[in-house]
Amino acid sequence: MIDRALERFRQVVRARALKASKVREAVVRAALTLEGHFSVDDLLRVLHASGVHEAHMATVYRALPLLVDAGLIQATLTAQGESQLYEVVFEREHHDHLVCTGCGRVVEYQSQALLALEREIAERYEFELDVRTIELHGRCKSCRRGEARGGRSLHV
Amino acid sequence: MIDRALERFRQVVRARALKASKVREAVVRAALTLEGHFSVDDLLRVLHASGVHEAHMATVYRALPLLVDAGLIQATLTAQGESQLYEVVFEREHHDHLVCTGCGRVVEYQSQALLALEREIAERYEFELDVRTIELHGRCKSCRRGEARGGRSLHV
DNA sequence: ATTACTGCAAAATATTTGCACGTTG
DNA sequence: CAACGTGCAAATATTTTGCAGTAAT
Repeated sequence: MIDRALERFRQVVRARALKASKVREAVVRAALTLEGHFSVDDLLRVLHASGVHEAHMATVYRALPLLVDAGLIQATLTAQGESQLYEVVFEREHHDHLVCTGCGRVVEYQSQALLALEREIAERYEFELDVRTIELHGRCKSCRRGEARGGRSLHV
Repeated sequence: MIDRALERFRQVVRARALKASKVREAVVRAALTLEGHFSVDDLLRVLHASGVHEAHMATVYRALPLLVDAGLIQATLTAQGESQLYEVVFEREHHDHLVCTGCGRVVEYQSQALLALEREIAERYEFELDVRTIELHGRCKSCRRGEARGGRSLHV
């Protein structure tokens, strides 16, 4: 799997007349092993843990857009504060997120109907979809119980 | 309209045992006059232009979450870099965004079917929806024309 | 009187950039 | 050898916070 990803990555690198680089491919390898949502910092930790001690923050920041363009990872949960999170999308099932505004819990779900609808909308406006950021925000069941105490009070 | 918004805002303020404040209400008034997407800086400029010269950046940053909780504005286009953008949602039609990854153009669209589907999904996971961030990213027609020249090349 | 609100400046954070050197094609 | 990649540190930019004084309840 990582081999196919690396191959695809190299295609993009070549297509742009860039050069191969060990550190950058180590970033690809490290990213592809990650399971859930990860930050640049998480990725850096994995790199260091796997012996690539040279890997520097700036290098990771510079490499990530390439991984995104190669369709290996995708920025997600962009509405969360702090730092940008990513997740692997290469050869994984597409899913969207439901985020609880109370406890921050993130539920992943899949909906073929939603996917179809998105495509239809994109088509209507003559867009060629490439990233779908569908983030629904709301309060989960357990967070709603404590609501009377004067937390956020108005709902759509 | 602004009166209804202010009334709603005051409800939230009261509900939290906070105090009324002129500057904060000026922020509400200024925000409600804005048409499209705006940043904190935009809002600040409007405030200054309308004579509220005291209004300070920190005050605006502190006020915005209240406007959000009151359902007057909503953070949007969270995947764009730079600074957080907002838009007025109070008594306006709901819409979502289609963002071109090439030129940054943003198209707004409405889809009842999408809305219904979102609600259905939220219900399935027992979430009470409160903000819907549906941001579709792709390349618009005119940006796709220049594609062969080696820009982003892979699509989903 | 008590507690919140404000402006200011400083702090904290995340990401980007310039530069000198190493590596690749 | 020409161009790209890297580490490092410094720079940017945005948002947050502590503080001292002001305003609201």
